[in-house]
Amino acid sequence: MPELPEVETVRRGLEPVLAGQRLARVEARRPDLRWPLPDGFVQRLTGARILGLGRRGKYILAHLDRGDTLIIHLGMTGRFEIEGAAPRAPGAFVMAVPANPKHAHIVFETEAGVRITFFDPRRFGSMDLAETAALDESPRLAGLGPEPLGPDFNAAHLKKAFAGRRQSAKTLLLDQRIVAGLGNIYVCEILHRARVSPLTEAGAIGARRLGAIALATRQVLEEAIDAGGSTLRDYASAEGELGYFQHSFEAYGREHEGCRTPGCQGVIHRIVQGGRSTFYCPVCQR
DNA sequence: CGATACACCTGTGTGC
DNA sequence: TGCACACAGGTGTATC
Repeated sequence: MPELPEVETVRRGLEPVLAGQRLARVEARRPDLRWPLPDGFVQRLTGARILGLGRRGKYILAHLDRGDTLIIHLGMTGRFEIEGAAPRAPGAFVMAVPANPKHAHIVFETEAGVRITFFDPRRFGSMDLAETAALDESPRLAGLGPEPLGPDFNAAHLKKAFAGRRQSAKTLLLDQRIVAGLGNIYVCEILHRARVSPLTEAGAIGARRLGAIALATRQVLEEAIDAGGSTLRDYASAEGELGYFQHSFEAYGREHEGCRTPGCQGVIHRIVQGGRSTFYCPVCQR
């Protein structure tokens, strides 16, 4: 589920309750997430102070004072619940859907008495530890493409990354080695905004349309992050969950509905690419 | 490399 | 109501 905007929203929600805090207690109730927890996971975290929270692609990074960084991936269904934060503290949320306690896999408790629980029914999420000094070389992060909202992501990068590639634009934008953080929903949205067909052979896309894709990527992600940010404000409360927020899409999930591109009379179609649903308008996306 | 299939795991919605 | 099935926002591996 969570793509870059959701991950960034979760990061921002966790930051006020975790940054600067010491972890008084860490409990690994289930070690078998996407990958097994690293050796000494609980020991390496217990007593450590979290210096701050970062993000790389869809990974949340918690930098610790002992030289480790905790690397968190939410998978498809990962979410955090915060309990015991000060009322109305930013980052504390109303529970939208009660989390099933049997999926509470990892529990952190800060010195301040706040409990942060990681729930993940499908267990596609993961937690790992790496040395902060060599973070970029860690197995999880090595090979990730540039941040889509960073300075290295632009038409020139796409031109280089797409050159000679015969796979579809949809497939390559989903490839985290080309750009880090996009998932199925936002790739659909980006290509719709850029008016580029998801079926287009990537290597055949000209500079002008690569520019449109790069621009649409920034716009769509920033708007979604803003929407997540407003969710953070709207749902500030004493207890809550982090992981999902409501957002409206132009293409994703709108099969058979009218295209909303101004002046376009098309209808959104659903096709399958690489085993995953693609939503697009065959009229305005060429 | 490219394209595809499949694997991991659980929940939810739909149609019969 | 029960049951089978399709499908879900991710990503790593194997195979040809």
